Amino acid sequence: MLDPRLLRTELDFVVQQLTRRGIRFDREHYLALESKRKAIQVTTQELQNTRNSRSKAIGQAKARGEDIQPLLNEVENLGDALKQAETELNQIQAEINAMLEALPNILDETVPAGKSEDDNTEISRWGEIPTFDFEPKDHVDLGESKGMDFELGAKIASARFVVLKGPLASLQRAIIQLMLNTHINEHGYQETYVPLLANADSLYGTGQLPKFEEDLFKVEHDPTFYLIPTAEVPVTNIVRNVIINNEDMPLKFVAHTPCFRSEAGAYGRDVRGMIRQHQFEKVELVQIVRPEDSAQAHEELTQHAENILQKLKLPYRKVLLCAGDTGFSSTKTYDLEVWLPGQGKYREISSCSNFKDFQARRMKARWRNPETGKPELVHTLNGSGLAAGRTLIAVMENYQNADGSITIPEALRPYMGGMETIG
RNA sequence: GGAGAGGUGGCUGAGCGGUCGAAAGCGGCGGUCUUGAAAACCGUUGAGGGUUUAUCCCCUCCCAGGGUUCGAAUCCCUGCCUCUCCGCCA
Repeated sequence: MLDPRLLRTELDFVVQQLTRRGIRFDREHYLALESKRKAIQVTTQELQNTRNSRSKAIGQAKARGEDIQPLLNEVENLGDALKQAETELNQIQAEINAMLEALPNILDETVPAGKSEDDNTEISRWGEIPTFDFEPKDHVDLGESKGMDFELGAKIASARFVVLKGPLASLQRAIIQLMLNTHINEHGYQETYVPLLANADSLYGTGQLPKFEEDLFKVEHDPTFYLIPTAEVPVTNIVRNVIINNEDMPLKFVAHTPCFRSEAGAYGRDVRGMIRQHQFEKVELVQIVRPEDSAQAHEELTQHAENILQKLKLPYRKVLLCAGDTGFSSTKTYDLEVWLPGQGKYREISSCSNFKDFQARRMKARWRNPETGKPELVHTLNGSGLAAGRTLIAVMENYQNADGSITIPEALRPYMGGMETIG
C-alpha cells in the first residue's frame, strides 16, 4: 500500500510514477473522495467532541446531585447525527482504501522502462553454457525412466502435479538441504518452519489479497485459509503488527516450503514437465531491514541466491525486470534465469525483490528508530534461494550424459550418500 | 469433542457504567548526588489519525467485530486466542 499522505501531498508525483507501470490514475475521482472525506471527518470529530464533553458534564452534574434532565434533552438527537456521520465516514474511507490498495508500489528509479519480459535488462551472465556431442534431452525425457511420473500426478490430483520416486526424489531433497545449509551457515539466515495455510490478513499483508485471489488455492473452512503461494507469505508476516527493537535488526529468515499456485490464466503455458506446477518446493529468503539498508540488502540477498547456482555450477544470467514486468508489491526485482539445455534458453529460477515499506505498511511492521524514538515502517525483501523443482530440472538437463544418465553435481553428493550418477 | 478460567501500556498487574489513555510495581529515558558507578531521590515514558509552519487543540484505540447507554476498559452478543482438567490422537 502506498502512503496515503504521499498521495495527498505529492499527487502529481504518484500519478506520474504509476504511468511508468502503464496505470492511469483517476485523479479527479480521488480528489473528490478526499475532499469529501476531509469534510465528513471534521464533522464527525466535532460531533464526537460534543458528545464527550456533554457526557462528562452529565456525569459531573450527577455527582453534585443536580437534575440532569435538561442536559439529557440537549443531547437528544446527538446520537443519531453522530451515528450517521460515522457511517458516512466509514463508507468514504472504505472507498478510498479500496482505491489505494489496488495501486501497485512505486518503482525504484533504476528500473528500466518496458512492457514485458522482452524489455528486461540483462545485468550479468555466469558459467559456461554446456555443449553436448549429442542431442540434449529435456527433463521429461530424462526423467521418464528415473521415477519422474506426470501420469501418476494427474491420477492422484490433476495435471500440473508430479510424482517423484527414487533417486530423483532424493536429489530434490538434497538440493533443498544444500540450499538451507548454505543460507543458514554461510549467509546468516535463521531457519524457520511455518504454516502452509495462511489467513486472509496474512495474504493481505504481503499483497496477494485482495487483488490476486484467483492465483491462490482457497480452502473451504471457517475462517478462510489459503494455501501459501510462497513462503514469503507466512515468513514475512512474522513481523506483522510488531515493533522490532533496533538492535534486533536486520532479521533474516530462510524457510523451505511447498508452494501452491492455481496458475489461473496460464492455460497452455509450460504444460510440459515440471516447469509450472500447482505444487512445487522452494527455499525462500526473507529480510526485514532498516529503510536505509534495503538497497544494499537487496544486492546481498540476490547474491545469496546466486551463490547456490554457483555451487551447483549451473550457468545463469541475472536480469533486472522492467517496469511492466515488476510485480505489484515490488519496487525493484532481479530475476535469476538458469540455462535449460532442453529448451535452449534461460528460465526463471529465482526472483529477488525489494518491497521497501509497501508490505510493511499493510502489515504494520515497524522498528523503533533510535534517532527519532518513534516506530517507523521497516523495509521488507525476499527472494527465492532457489525454486527447488526448477533447480532439479536444471541439474538434470545440464548434467545429462549421452547414455541418458545424470551426473550428480559434487556439491550435492554429500547429501546423496556419495552417489555420483543417476542412471 | 466436553468442563472451567482468562485476554488491560515494553513486562507484571489494579481498575463501583461517569474528570480512565487507564493505579501500582518493574523496565527504559533525563536529572540530582558521586572521582566514576551503584544505591537513594526527583521527573519523564503507549500507538494511530485530523487541524497546524510549529505549538495548541481535537478524535480513535484497554484481543477483534457488533449492541445497550447521554456516557463502556467496565454491561450484553458473536468470533479469535491463551491457560487448566477430561476424552481422543501423531
